[in-house]
Amino acid sequence: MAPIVSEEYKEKKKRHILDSSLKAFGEKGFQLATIDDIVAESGLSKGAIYNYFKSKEDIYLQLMQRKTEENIAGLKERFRKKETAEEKLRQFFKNYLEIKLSPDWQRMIGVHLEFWIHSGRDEELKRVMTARYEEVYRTLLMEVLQEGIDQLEFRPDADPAIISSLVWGTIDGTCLHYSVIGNDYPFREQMKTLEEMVFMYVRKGERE
Amino acid sequence: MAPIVSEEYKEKKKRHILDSSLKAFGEKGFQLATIDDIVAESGLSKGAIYNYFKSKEDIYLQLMQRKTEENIAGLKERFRKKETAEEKLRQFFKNYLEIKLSPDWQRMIGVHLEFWIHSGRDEELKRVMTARYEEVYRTLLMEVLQEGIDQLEFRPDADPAIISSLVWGTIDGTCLHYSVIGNDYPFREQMKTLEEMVFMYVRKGERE
Amino acid sequence: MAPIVSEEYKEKKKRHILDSSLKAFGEKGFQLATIDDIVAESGLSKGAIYNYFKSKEDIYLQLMQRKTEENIAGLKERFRKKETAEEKLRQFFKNYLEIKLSPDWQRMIGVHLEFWIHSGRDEELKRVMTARYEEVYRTLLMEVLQEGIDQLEFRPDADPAIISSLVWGTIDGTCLHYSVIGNDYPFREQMKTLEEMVFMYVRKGERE
Amino acid sequence: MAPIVSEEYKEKKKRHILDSSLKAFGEKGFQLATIDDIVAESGLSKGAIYNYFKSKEDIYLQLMQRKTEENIAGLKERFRKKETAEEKLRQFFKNYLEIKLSPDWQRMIGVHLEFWIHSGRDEELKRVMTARYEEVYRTLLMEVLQEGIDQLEFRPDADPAIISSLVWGTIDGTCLHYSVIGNDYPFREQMKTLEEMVFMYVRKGERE
DNA sequence: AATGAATGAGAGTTCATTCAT
DNA sequence: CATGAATGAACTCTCATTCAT
Repeated sequence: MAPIVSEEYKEKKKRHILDSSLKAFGEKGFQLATIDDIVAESGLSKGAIYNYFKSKEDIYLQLMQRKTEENIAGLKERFRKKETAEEKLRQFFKNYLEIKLSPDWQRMIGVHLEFWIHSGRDEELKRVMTARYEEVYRTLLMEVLQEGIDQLEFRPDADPAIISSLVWGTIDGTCLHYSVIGNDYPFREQMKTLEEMVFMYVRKGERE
Repeated sequence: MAPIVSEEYKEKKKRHILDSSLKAFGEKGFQLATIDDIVAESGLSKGAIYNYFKSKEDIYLQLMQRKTEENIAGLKERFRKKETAEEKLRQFFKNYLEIKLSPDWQRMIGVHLEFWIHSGRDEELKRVMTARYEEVYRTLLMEVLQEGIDQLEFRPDADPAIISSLVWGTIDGTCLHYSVIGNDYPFREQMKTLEEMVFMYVRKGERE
Repeated sequence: MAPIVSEEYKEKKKRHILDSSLKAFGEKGFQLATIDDIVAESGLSKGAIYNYFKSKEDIYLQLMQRKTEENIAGLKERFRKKETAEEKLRQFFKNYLEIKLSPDWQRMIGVHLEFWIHSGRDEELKRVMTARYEEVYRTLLMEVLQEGIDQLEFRPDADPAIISSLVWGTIDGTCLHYSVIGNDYPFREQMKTLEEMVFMYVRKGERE
Repeated sequence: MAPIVSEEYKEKKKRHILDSSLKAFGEKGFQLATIDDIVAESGLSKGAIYNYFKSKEDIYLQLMQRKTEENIAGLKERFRKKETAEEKLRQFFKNYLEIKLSPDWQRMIGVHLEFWIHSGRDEELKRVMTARYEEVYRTLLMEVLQEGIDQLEFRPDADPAIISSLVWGTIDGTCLHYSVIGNDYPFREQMKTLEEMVFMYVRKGERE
């Protein structure tokens, strides 16, 4: 017998639940947001939600996973079109300059960072998150930096591992501050300055 | 009528409860840590804790306040002894290089950052935290940078506001990553690199 | 989407909880009766009770409101059928003579009076209760007395306001004593005597 | 060795604690008033209070007992000076007319009535209270009424038992309403009317 | 006698999850 | 598949009472 509802239908529902959950989590944080908040936000019933996810934690996990995947896919997509390491690195910072700094985004950042801290307290989750960070995020930037060094665009004694780690740290820290302070925070100026600093650092300390 | 226990006794008790709470919060996070966890950690009774603090939230607030104050006092103390802006800035980074990267410190960082995010969701708290960040943390660094510019140690077109904000962002982001990843994370190397980058940036882009 | 249970079902549940609560409150008083007592009495779970009422106080309030409404409706219904003021007044006292003096009723009276005192300590509640007393209870009796005066059944210099207030006071006081003393208390004889006294008083002091 | 503090001292302290407790109970009711409220009201320490009373319930009991005894003593004292039954009965009502209707008195009434209801729920207490009511309060009035009948002041077929019970009921009910409603309640007019009614009833229904 | 910090049983309430309909 | 009433463990907080000082 054919399934009563199509896979697309189910996928759409899941996505809807995840979107609603993100709003709820953004408003109050994961712990304080209740299933009833998600019910209210989504317009679905409690039972419906539990048909698609096995627990509140499961929603959280899947939500974070998807956002991370979208994020990574976006980054990779943008890198693909560029030729040189410099172009790629410029594109990297450009992404952050182009982010629409809406309250929604601000809240989403809060959820992300909260999840990141949360995962530090759960061995299993920590392993997954650390691995992903190492394999995907840091590697992505490292490869660009290494490419720059190999192509003699960047100075040979720069350490791609540390620089990429530092850049990711700065980005997360900047997002963290923005997520608390909001529009009074000089998010873009800071990203611009970070870009300058990094380029100055990798290009033998030459002025831009 | 003279009090039966001294103020020092009460202060010691409060500190003991706060220390125990920090452990409990570090282990599970603020929401998941229960009063019973604090009871177990501290060896006191539930009632005793409520004799000193009016709620779990109150413990959290006072804990964060104290840690922040200690932090600020420590920073200021260290700056006081130094003469030039460069020396002060070097001292600033040195502090972070000298931190003992224990599991305890790692957990404390988690609690701190969690609180920072938490405060972004509460208007009142957000105001307090943002004000403190602006007035204390950022100003501290800005003044050193401005001093360096005025003394012609640093280049005149550097923006102290943005640089200090960026540095704090980087530090918080680095701490965030460390708090999740732990000892595999190149915390010190990164701090060293940050120092290099910043000096290179403020000193007309000269190589170190 | 149609609700899974009917409104009647929910109404029945609410009534069941209120009935169980009345028993629990009657047994120990509002403060001393616990939610667990209501749980035990009702056979429901704690959560179920909180699905229908938002707090213990809410149960108390709704319970008292309903009982009052039933009470008033009953009084009005009985008055409606009678023609003369004397008949109405006789009917009024008859009601109290016909009450089944069960332990249940005795307990209910205790809860009622406790609530009445309770409301004197809460400004908001006091306003509501005083208003209801004035507008409903006292007015009901006053109108009958005024009617009797207008129809020359009762002496013209009787003060309906004071008499009705006095009668209600006597009834509540008698109920109060009965609720404590129980079956040894001459509830009916007293009501009979009150009736005699009142009629003697309003009918120019003639003997019955 | 002589006791360190005199009996008078201890008696004074006890009285002070009872007075403070009455205020606390009047404000919030017995259950809701805490030992800390009594501490705050009395200016004594917790330990001091427990030196004089063995529990909160004990304070309540002794408080009510004293107030009752004062009450009875006052009534008897006033009766003693009067000659005829009519004079005594007039004096009885006069007492209530002369009460100073202060907020304090209003609150005290609340405590008294609350205690009365409370005692209905405790077999031991109920026995004591019922006995006292029968032996003292009701008997006091009954004796006056019987005296009036014997002296041919009142009609011979009046039932002293029922009348006295009814009068006490009316007084308690009137006090109950006053304790909730306060100064808008026609306490004195009602007492006056009660007096009229009773005299009319016992004097063969003659108009005053 | 007096103090008030300490105790801990027990209160009201919440909410993730289940399951009969 | 959808519904939302029902569940009950677990939470935070209170407060009468004790007892070392």
